[in-house]
Amino acid sequence: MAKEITERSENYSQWYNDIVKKAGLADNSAVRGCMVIKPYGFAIWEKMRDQLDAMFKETGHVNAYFPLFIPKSFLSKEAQHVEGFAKECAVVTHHRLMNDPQGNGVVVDPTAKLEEELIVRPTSETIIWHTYKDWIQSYRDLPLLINQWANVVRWEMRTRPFLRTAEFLWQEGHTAHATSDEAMAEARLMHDVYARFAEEFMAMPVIKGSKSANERFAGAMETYTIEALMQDGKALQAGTSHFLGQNFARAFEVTFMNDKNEEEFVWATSWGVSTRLVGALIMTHSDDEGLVLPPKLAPIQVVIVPIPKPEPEILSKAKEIEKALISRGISVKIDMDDTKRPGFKFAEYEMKGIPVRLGLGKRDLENNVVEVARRDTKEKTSVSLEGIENYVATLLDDIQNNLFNKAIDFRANHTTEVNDYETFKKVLEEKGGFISCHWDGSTETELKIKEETRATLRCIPVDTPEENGKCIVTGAPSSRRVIFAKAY
RNA sequence: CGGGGCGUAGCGCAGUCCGGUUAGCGCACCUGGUUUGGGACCAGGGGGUCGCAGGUUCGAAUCCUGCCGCCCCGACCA
Repeated sequence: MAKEITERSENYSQWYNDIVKKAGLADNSAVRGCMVIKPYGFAIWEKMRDQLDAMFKETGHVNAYFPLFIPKSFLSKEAQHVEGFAKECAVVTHHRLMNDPQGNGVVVDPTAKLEEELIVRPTSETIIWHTYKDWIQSYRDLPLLINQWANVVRWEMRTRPFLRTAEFLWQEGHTAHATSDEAMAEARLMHDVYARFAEEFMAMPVIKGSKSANERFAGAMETYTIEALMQDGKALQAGTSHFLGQNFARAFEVTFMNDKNEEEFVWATSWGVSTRLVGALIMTHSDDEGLVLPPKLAPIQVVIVPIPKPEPEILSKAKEIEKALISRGISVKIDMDDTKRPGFKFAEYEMKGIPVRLGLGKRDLENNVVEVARRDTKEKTSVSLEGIENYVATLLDDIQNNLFNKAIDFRANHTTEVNDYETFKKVLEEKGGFISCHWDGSTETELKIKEETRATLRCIPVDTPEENGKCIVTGAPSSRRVIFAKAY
């Protein structure tokens, strides 16, 4: 599968857009760059959201909600933040409409101009730190571990469904700590949470690493990232966790009294993942037949298709099976539609990526079996109805593991160690994927590579062993390999 | 903002070069019948400001001018 997609990577966008559309995940909207997330696409996001939310709570976080609008002046307070951000933003300038005196519908009421413009949040650090100032006085108020689920707007020039949209849904955690060490530990903890979520639930292997100074979040001292590899050989940044040092605390004057009665600035982190993960999920597992969903995130894990139609006898058996599956915590849909033929339904559920399909007809009833079809391998087997719930439960686990292993293999086959710049360029052009190489640590070299090859420094992996080598460009000494790739 | 492509029924498209019946095809939709274990078939039917505006012409989906919108590749991007 992966091979075929790589071979026609020029049409990769087409393939991706088709799946988004045909699986019923999202539509373009009337507003350029914004998408309508359809019920099925949103159901996948909800599964992700619920799981992540549970993981955040397990690690001691609580949810809150902060305003959509940010006074423009807030964005001027943190110099680096302003430098790296604040450009592609939607700005609210007026607060009232009026009937057009010329009779052309409604127009902006010029008398309703805001004294200070409001920015539709591209991220919420500033308004949250403005609020935290009032919430934090003592070390006893710390740590403050808050997350919010929200929408943000970034006026991107070029958009793609889920991967980059002008408005997107995400969560952003913003925490405050008494010490640098504690904040750093928090940033690393959430980095781990994201990596665990990606691998265990999305079945998507990720490289955990830190960003170079150049790629770091504006205002952060350290940015941790999880980088995934898509089937067309391009990298996707799937989540980030930032150690913000005391930058935002200084900008918003957030201080606390420590246990020695000394005033200090608090230490901060922020971390987020977005609906981009839905795009990552699509691009990691899908094939020519459509979407492939890992069972742990599939809104419907098993669909029962009565063959040829939902007749009473078949239906009552289907309901028995449904009950047995539900008892094992498996989500099931019985297809009650009697206007479509089985073949049509098979194709449709494959397009939608439903992990397991049970085909149930008279022939099966006579033999007390059911036809089990798995989406990942397209294999079909006739299975006894005796203990079917256990069979399916095991199968769902198998599928989850198989998808992860396939993705691991793909990544292994598309990760190349190179030791000179010529090979680097050649591999990038002919094969794509992750390129592991030595780099001298300078922004200058990083930018040179980006300019000449369009590959970016994805991350400096945290788990790789030290290894002495020479920078592929300058020949300067390097103590560990880093990951370059073309990226989304 | 550059480079390329496209705009014709709900969706996907042909027709445009070379102007000429009543603008066509597939899917979907409606009616009837036969079907039903991998996207059914037959018959009948409904649905169109040919992106918008202007021009040329006896006559424009087709030629000319201007505008608008969408898609892809870049620039941009946590």
